[in-house]
Amino acid sequence: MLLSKSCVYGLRASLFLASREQGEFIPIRTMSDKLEISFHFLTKILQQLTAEGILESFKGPNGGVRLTKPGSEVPLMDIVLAIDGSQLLTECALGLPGCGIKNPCPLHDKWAETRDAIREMLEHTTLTELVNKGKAENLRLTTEGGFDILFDD
Amino acid sequence: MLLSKSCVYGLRASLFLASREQGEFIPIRTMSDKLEISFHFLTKILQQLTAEGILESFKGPNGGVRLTKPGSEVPLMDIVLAIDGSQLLTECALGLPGCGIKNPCPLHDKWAETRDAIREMLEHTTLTELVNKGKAENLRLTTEGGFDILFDD
DNA sequence: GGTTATTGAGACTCCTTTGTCTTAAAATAA
DNA sequence: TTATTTTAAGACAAAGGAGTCTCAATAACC
Repeated sequence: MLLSKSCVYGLRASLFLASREQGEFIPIRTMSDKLEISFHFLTKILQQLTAEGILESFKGPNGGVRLTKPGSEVPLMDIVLAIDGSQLLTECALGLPGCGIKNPCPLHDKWAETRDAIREMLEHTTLTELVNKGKAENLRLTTEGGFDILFDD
Repeated sequence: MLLSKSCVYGLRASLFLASREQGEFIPIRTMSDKLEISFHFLTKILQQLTAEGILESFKGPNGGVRLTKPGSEVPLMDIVLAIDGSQLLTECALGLPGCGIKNPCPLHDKWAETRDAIREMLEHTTLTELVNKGKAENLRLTTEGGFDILFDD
């Protein structure tokens, strides 16, 4: 698996937040319901994003979480790094410690190229970009139903 | 993690086999020693490769395992598919079931491109290609030491 | 102040991956 | 036939990821 489940849930939740009014705090319960993710599990994941400064939270009635920056300034990479760390982008494909230009494995060069493609994609894709695409084409963020169901009440 | 540990070990062992005389059976114990992999664990992994027809095995004295085909005809993809399955190349980056052209998620198009780069790399890189590179530049397949230590007795 | 809605923190369970160990089966050689 | 060397198979243990649950802390509203 490329990304951990925590990371995937974190991405889906971040996209959800980016699809809303920016200043608005959204309760985690709302997100866990709409996105079909376990509430407690999602809470733990979003706590990581809050700790990393990607989200900010507010307790009590009308509380919830929100992005600290506009979604257009948040590349997917930020969320991936916050949850899964840099492993994916630094690790040797053959699992050898310290594999790099100085001391490479036979697969290093080819893998470095591929890895850069992944990095580029994650760095150059922003939350807002995906939200706009999702809204325009009514794409899904859940098992069933399009983007529009995220806005039902 | 892109590839499971089992898969990485399977790749290293397959490269080791491809670096030897093709008809020769190599004891798993020899490989586990040289590659610094647990013998019993490696045995289980190579059993999978044997079951998939990538290796063939022979019991008893002078027994061991060997590639069924020349390493030049074995792309890395064969080993990855045998051990990790096709998950990596088919799964949705946002974890949605059945994500595809018909029913995509917002990330589908971009991820499909990146995924194709991984696929290309795995399909077009053969064991022999990496072995030749490893031998020519004395690259490593273990934590320490170059390709040459695989041929010490 | 008391009640309610919310996040925060941590203990706990469950499942998968990773790794170890034991025994059986097969092949060879003496 | 018996001992030795090897893979095959499966039980078992350890570690980490995934998911659940409970209780505390904070903020709003009555």
